[in-house]
Amino acid sequence: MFKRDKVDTEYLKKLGERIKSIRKEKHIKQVDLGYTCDLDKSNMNRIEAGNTNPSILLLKKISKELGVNLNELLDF
Amino acid sequence: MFKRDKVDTEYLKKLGERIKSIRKEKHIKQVDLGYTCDLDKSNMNRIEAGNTNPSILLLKKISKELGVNLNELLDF
DNA sequence: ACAAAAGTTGTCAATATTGATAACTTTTTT
DNA sequence: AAAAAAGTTATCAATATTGACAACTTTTGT
Repeated sequence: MFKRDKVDTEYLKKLGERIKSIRKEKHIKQVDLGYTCDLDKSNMNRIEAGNTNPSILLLKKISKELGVNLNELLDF
Repeated sequence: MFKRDKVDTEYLKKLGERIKSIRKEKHIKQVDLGYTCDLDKSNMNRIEAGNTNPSILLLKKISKELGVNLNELLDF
């Protein structure tokens, strides 16, 4: 994998933390959020860990399942 | 390529149109926006045409180069 | 402390995006 | 109308994400 720069790496990390935090607030299990987003649990975990650079459609689906606006997930 | 459903297809199309519209407002050439985003012009075109599902980091870069907030690009 | 549940990490194949180049079409300029 | 510039589309290789599965670790509940 191409080495991402620090700014991007930290952005993905924060994004993942945001997803995880909202998911926990709503008492949803990681595996279940993955399931409703057609995402394997290993990949769901990778996204929350900030180890992958998800597509906009996937993030849109995640925000929908979490019941928040996309910008709540992204704008920080 | 996996066939995307109608909602997603139209979302990507609108996203592309938004990018293109803002780019034109700022009198930036497609090839130049691609260049500043480290994106080949063919791919820049694909994104504006809605033929691809771009990553969040790429969209972040595009919004930065266009001088708009990410949510201006995404939230509609 | 033990068991069960949830989360994390690793690997390999499948799929999609992106890089790079080239040819073609549309728009703009002279 | 012709030339130049900008945009579009096609193709193939390279790279990254995601699917699927398995093993391991941490957290939770009893």
